[in-house]
Amino acid sequence: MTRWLMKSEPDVWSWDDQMAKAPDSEEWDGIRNYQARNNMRKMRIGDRAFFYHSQTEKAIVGIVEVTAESHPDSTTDDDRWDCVDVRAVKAFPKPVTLAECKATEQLNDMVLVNNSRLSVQPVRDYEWEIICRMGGLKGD
DNA sequence: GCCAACGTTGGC
DNA sequence: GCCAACGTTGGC
Repeated sequence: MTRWLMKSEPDVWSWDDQMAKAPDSEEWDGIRNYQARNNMRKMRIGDRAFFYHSQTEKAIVGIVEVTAESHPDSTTDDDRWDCVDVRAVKAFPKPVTLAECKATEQLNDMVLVNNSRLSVQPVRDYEWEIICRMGGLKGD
């Protein structure tokens, strides 16, 4: 299973919105970037991803699970753009902020830290576990 | 609100 | 296929 991180602007689609939907899924639509799309195409059912709030909060706030693999994005007619479906799994007892990630030496290679503009990105297993622990979850 | 970093577009 | 111009994202 591969681990991921997906960014959302809370004004557009927030963790609360995602939780309110659970246990149902929602399309992760609106991605208009090839690298991000290519990462979504690699996602498989059951893969898990951190849900990150960009801009205002800049913190990892929850975990979602992929429930449908890459399919056409229903918000556009442009057939270049795909999306996956995700459902909320659990919230972090304590959100892990970008500042904390930057301050943690073992996370210096995270894509989140080094490429602030990529909105769908892979997370290494050890990074996943460190962040789960920082946020009060036991690597799940 | 500014700006750096990055992606995309289009002229040549 | 290069590169300048432009647009967007997201941290600060």
